[in-house]
Amino acid sequence: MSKTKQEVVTEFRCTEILDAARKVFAEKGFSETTMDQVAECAGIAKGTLYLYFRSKRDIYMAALMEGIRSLNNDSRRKVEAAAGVREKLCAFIETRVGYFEQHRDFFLIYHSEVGNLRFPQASHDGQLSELYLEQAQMLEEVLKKAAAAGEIRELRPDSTAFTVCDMTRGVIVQRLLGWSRAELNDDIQHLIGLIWRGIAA
Amino acid sequence: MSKTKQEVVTEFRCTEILDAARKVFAEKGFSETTMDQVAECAGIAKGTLYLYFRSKRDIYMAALMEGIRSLNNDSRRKVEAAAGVREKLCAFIETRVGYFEQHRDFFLIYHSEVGNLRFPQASHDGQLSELYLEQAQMLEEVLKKAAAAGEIRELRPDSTAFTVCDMTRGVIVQRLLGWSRAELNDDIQHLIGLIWRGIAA
DNA sequence: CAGTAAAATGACTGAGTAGTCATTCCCTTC
DNA sequence: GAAGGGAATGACTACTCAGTCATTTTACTG
Repeated sequence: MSKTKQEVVTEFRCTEILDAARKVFAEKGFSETTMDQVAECAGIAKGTLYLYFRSKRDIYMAALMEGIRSLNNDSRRKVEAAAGVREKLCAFIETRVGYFEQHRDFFLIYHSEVGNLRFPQASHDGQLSELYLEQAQMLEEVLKKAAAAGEIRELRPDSTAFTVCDMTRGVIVQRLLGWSRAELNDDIQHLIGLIWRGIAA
Repeated sequence: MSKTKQEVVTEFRCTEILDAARKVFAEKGFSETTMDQVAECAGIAKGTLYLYFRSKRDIYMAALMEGIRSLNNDSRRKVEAAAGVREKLCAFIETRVGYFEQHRDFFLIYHSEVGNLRFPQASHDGQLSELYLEQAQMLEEVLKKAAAAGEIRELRPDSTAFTVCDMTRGVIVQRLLGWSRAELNDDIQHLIGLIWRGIAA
């Protein structure tokens, strides 16, 4: 059963809108962005936005969550494919840093929203926290097993997992703000070195 | 030359306003907060706000920057007072985590603004980045000297300093969002353990 | 206890914008 | 190529809210 023309067009428009949304929201932030700007960037009229999305916040959240899901999927796949703990940790960090670098617009929205996790403004809010937790829990599992197997030392896997996520995000911020002039790979290796010594047995 | 009554009253009003501002901005975020709410929370009329501050953003930035300055001063004092590298690192982390815990309203504003460092909306903007960098640079100096003295291993002190700041912030976020049920001190010690092994010689 | 000046007030204004909907456009089908 | 229907449009509406300022209140002084 292939897609109807309807569905194809709808999907195309949605993608178009979300891409435009990420671009303008990344530039100005949620409240400083107007729907007219989103529409203009997407090359359609404002009214059309409301044929595909309920509200401004709806678009914003959709752009954000789609990105996170895609990121989490990438991470999970790469982590599962890697062999040992250290390799899994590397895969996790490399995938995420890489993804953020490739999708800077998405990263800016993501990062700004992490700063606002305490201001739940939409019904989507639960889902957002959930997605945010999902990433950390994946890593937490890895750490738990590795600790049980004596491959790393015993520490609180939940807290450690969050910390790794924070550090990863921090690296991108340093790069985006021009605070790091190093090669991407150097930044990644530096970070991994730091973490690995921190958790190694 | 003691202060005139004028100055005392002005200072009192400003403090009152900034305290109220931190409370409401922390709750709702910058754009969802109205000047009427700030005024009500401060127990004064909206017009009065404009006798002491130029604009909404002005109040927000003042509340934020005053907090950061105070935090940076505390940190610097404690770090200078500590003896060895490890002690200085502990002092840095403990002071900051403690300060954030004591001033949650401030922390929420601070944290949300770190997420928006890329959306410069006010003329204050340069000053904000500067204050943000100041904290990291203080730690960077400590790390540089320690590395030169062979007390810790050689690594990029700038990047490491930022990372430590990120991790510290992350601990508070975990606590505020209810993702950590541990005692404050346990969280701090866990973090220090992680970092110290990461950087120790 | 007037008289005056400074401080505080809150009703008002003007700008900006999320979301609507009557109209137009375009594509399909017969 | 006419008719019908769904998609797109953008002028318009209804509302919010930062910032102002004429008026009132308070504090001080002689």
